[in-house]
Amino acid sequence: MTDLDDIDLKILSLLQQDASLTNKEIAFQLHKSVATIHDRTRRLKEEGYIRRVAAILDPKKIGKGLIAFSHVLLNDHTSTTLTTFEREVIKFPEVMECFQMTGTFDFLLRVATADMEEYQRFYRNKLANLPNISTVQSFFVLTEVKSDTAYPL
Amino acid sequence: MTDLDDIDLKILSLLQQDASLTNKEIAFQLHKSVATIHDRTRRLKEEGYIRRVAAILDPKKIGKGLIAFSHVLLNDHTSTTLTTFEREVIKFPEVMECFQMTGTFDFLLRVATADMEEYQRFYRNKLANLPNISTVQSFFVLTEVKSDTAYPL
DNA sequence: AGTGAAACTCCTTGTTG
DNA sequence: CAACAAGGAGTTTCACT
Repeated sequence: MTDLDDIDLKILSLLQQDASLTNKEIAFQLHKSVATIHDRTRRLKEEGYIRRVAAILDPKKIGKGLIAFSHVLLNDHTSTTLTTFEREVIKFPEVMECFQMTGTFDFLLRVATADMEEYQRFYRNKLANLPNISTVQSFFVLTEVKSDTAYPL
Repeated sequence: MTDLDDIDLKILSLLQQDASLTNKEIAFQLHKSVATIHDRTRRLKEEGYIRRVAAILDPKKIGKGLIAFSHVLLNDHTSTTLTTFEREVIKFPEVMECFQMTGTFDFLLRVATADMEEYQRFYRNKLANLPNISTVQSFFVLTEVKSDTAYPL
């Protein structure tokens, strides 16, 4: 599965935490040359280990202080119903993440809005209008205890 | 709340999608000078709009193919119980995110593991051993329909 | 705030061992 | 994989508007 050695993992680990590190700084920390770090990071991007580099914003500061996790259940599970839902739901900019799930509901959505009023508008005018929605159960974030994008390595 | 003008929002929007864009490229797109973009991005970081810049990895390629969302309910909700849980749960590297929630459970966890066996180990040896855990309900990701870190702007 | 220019650093490539 | 060199590119600062 993974043909990553210890150096690769350490590079990924550092870049997950802070992708603005220069090759020079990484080379210094790992006791390797800049050329080595350069070669390896290029390979890690080319081979898809690194999907992208993103600026992570503070939701409250940019006026998206209400994060909701919504459980969506569909009426049926035909291929058409599922793909139609998926194709439409990813178009909503409020939906940051959408996962098909095992268990008692079909999809889990992470929805970012300014406040409850905006969430209600999203729910009534967008989400609930999609075809074949059976139920939507929404849970809201009170406080962020831990918020990381880094996988354990 | 936000004293961000149109240029700031466009810069944030671009950097959310791809933080490896150079100031030159952003300057060209927004018809501004490189120095202007440089000043504004520095300010956006200093003032906390940009929390950090992160490499987003492919979970499957790095051997963390099983993502679970776990609903945790505690026995009581005294200040001590809550803070003890929070202080301990953030120490687990498998827990990428932890939110205190409104509604029928107390915390929502995003847990990244290699497979069901590793999740079971995490659950039995780590999560379930924390004090005052009442119930844990786990939901597993079948497929990633949308996976973004960008907020709507 | 925004700009152009200068100085500096880093990236990138190639060569060599 | 490391060391080195060299040109191009990007960043950073500053005086001026």
